[in-house]
Amino acid sequence: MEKEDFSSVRKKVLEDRQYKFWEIEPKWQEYWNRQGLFKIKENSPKEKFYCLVMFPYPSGTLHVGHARNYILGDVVVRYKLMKGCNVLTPMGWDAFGLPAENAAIKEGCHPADLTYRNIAAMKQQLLHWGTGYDWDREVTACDPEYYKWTQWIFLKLYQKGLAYRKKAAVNWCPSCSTVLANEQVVEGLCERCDTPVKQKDLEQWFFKITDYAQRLLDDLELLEGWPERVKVMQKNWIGRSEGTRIDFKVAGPLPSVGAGLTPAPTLTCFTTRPDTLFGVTFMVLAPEHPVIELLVKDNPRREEILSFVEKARNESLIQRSAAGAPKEGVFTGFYVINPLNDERVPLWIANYALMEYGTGAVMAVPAHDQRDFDFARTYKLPIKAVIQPEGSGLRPETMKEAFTGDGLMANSGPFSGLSNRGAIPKIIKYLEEKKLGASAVNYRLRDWLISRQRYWGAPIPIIYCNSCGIVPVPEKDLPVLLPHIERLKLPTLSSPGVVEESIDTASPNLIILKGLLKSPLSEVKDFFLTRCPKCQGEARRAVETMDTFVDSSWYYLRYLSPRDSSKPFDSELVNRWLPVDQYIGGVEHAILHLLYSRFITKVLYDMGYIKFQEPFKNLFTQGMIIKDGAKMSKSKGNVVSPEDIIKKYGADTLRLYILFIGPPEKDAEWSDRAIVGSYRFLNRLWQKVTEEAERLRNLPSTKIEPAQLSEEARDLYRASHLTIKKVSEDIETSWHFNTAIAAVMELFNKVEKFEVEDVASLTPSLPGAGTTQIKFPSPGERGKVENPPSFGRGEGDSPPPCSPPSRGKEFESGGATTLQVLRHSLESITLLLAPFVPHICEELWQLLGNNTSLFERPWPKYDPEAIKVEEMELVIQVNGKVRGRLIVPVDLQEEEIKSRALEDEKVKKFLDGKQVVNIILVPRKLVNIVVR
RNA sequence: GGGCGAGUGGUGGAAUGGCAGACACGAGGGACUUAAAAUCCCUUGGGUGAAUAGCCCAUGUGAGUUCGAGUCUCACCUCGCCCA
Repeated sequence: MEKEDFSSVRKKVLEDRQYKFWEIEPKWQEYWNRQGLFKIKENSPKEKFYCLVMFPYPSGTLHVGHARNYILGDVVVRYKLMKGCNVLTPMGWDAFGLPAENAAIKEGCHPADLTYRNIAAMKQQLLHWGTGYDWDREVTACDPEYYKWTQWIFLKLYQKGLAYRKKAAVNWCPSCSTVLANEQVVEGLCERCDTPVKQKDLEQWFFKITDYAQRLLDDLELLEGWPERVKVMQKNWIGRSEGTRIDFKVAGPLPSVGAGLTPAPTLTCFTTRPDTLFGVTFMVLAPEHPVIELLVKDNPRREEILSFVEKARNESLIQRSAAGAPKEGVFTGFYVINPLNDERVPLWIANYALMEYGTGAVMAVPAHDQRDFDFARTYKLPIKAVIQPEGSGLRPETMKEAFTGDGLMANSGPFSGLSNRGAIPKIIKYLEEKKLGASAVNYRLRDWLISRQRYWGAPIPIIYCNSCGIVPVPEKDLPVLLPHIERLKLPTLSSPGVVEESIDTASPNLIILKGLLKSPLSEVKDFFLTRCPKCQGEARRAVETMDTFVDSSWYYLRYLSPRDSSKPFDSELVNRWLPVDQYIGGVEHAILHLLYSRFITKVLYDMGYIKFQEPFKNLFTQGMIIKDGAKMSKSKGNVVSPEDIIKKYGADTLRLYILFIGPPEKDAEWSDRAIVGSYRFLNRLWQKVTEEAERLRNLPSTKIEPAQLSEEARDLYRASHLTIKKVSEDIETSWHFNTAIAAVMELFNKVEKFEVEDVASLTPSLPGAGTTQIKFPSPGERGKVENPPSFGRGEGDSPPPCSPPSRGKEFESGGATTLQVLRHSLESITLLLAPFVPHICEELWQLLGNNTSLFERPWPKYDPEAIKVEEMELVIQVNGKVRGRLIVPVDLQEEEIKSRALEDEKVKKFLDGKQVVNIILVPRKLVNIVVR
């Protein structure tokens, strides 16, 4: 043969063995789809498993950080399928929200266009990753068929008195030009855009989540399948503290506008330290406190007070509450009476008092509270020590900081001399008897502010009628549709504060956002002008939309009956399938989304719609993927696109690398370079299986007897079973897929070293072996193997019933047994990797002669017999340092092991001239000889 | 300031209180190639050795418990998150 001819034939053979992921992956994705692999089986006796990944916000494209979330979910889904579960795996879109609206304004298009475009693109991404969902159940939060029921939820809460409107000091983000829930303000900044949040008094809609504070706290105990830190975060957020409510009367009547006097108001404080009540030397009010309005009437200091209030309220909350921040305040000119000793103390307004916590009025005890102390020093207010630490006397004039520890009470009237802890119940009892206060529980949790002054959300289904007041939209009139508009536009930047013409008359569907306190919907007359459902009189609709967290607080219920136009969810189905068996998402939702969902679930439970009180039984929060030291984001420009990786290496490589990168609950640093390792591994596996497939496919399936195997074969067979054990345990107990994959790699490294060519020498006890040889198939034969397999609906049980023993006679020998071990290893590897890299595994599974989908196969079990060993290696230590090794039969007596250890040549020299004081034997591990 | 988590080779990371560094990336050397890529083989924590013989040192720092500590306890340092 000419040299040139040879190399071209060789090249062709190699080419045909190529790992063609670009052909394999779409083929299997289509196959799973056609087979309905990810559809639930109705009336199946199989155990149900609801696996839910947090539905994405359609921001445009998903990066590898998102991919981690969905791939983790997919691993669970596929593993559970192989474990024989009836798996529900839905997907949808958290499609309402500010970013889409802002992007639409920027691009001059409609948020819906943008959103649906993004959804289409992201859906393609998910399909390419091979992540399996039942797409028939897809829900989209901005679809009227969905938000109709979000509005229904609102109405139910309204019915129960859990949705209400009030005027309140609320968080206002000037950049997003909307109000924000407390949960969306992070360190005084808007969660979305990091703009400092300001306080505004506005009429807003709230959900009364505080009514559920105690239950949300108590039921955390039930959530055994949640990460501890998420529960701690929720606990902190709810922030229960036990203390005392104490009433302070403002001294003297207040001047009133016009004739007469207004009776002096009472100010209620909440404190966790009633034992310090005798140390109160002044009181401070939060700048937002409603009583201030009353106090400034006819007040000579009015100007000074109001300008301070204005200034303080424009400070960010983080600034105001930071421990070391400057404490500022203004005297109101009024005094309050300490109910315990009738002392008159001055009433101040201070920046560090927050309306957010307690009652917004703080009894200030500078001697025993650091912030009160700082304030007192700044304004030269008196300090009175009433708790004395053991052994030393506090003197206010020399104190450098507040004393917050325990001690004995002093200057405290009848309570002096008692321990402060012991005095607390006595003081509470005294206050209760005099009706001046009571023990009380305070929660940090505030009611959930749900109205948003933006367009792209579900309109609040409420009508304001001049004669009937607030009227809920009747259920039959749902959904309240968002009015159609062409596009949104911001006011020109040159005149940010100026209110523009409300409607561009030339184009009535163009909405101009004023950047002020009005919703875009207040510009659309067709929308808000309506009739009152009660009296048919003229009325106006609420022009706010709902926080998108309302949309996502119930979507897991909708997945069970996504197309049902008669009700939001099917109670019977929901009760059968929920709670969610496994919820997977980012830890950034530890508070917001998860708390709201728990709240809504409890409300629906109370109303009898569902029979479970917690929506998510098990929660897994995956770590972020970090690139260049930062979380991936468009703005940082460090986004890694999964598409680029798939183009180059395929989806299975992407999946394998993401799973291999580290334990999934921890953050992981992305490396563009390291990914080739995953690709190389899949390639090697592919090469090995295609190389061996021909002679493995038609092997008869007889049970492998470890005792009859050659040593090498037995080692490999044992390693396979140990790997099955290890991978199963890693998946079941810890989700440490990285170590599971490493274990499979180790096994495969062994398989590659395992030689079967010279069969006879491996199985000397069995004559007649040795006829097996590696046969390289011609390209033509190879083609047959790679043809798409026919997918018979076999029972999925081993062995494949229809494998014709065409060459069977040759294999009924020791060689065949050895080959069976090889096949067992390769099949095990294929099955164990299936949840991680499903496409290549399906293909390899077919190449190995199977004709049903892998996912109809049961997850492999290890054979305890196969992993048994006759000999083991023990480490010999002297004083804890490894000095030698010992190979002994597993059942060797303790005494014999010890004496053999002492006999060991290497060990002996460390015992020379020393006295053996103890020998510790750890079964199957080591012997430690302690010498002196 | 409080609570929780983390700190291990050049890198990502492994190690029910029992051989520290599995598995992988990178690097170095070699094979194949006209050459490169790809692939394959070998080496790879540091020190000292001719040595893949030994020995010594090494899991943020310092103590402690233990026959034995990356792992448990205490203190400290650094980073991350949550709450102030």
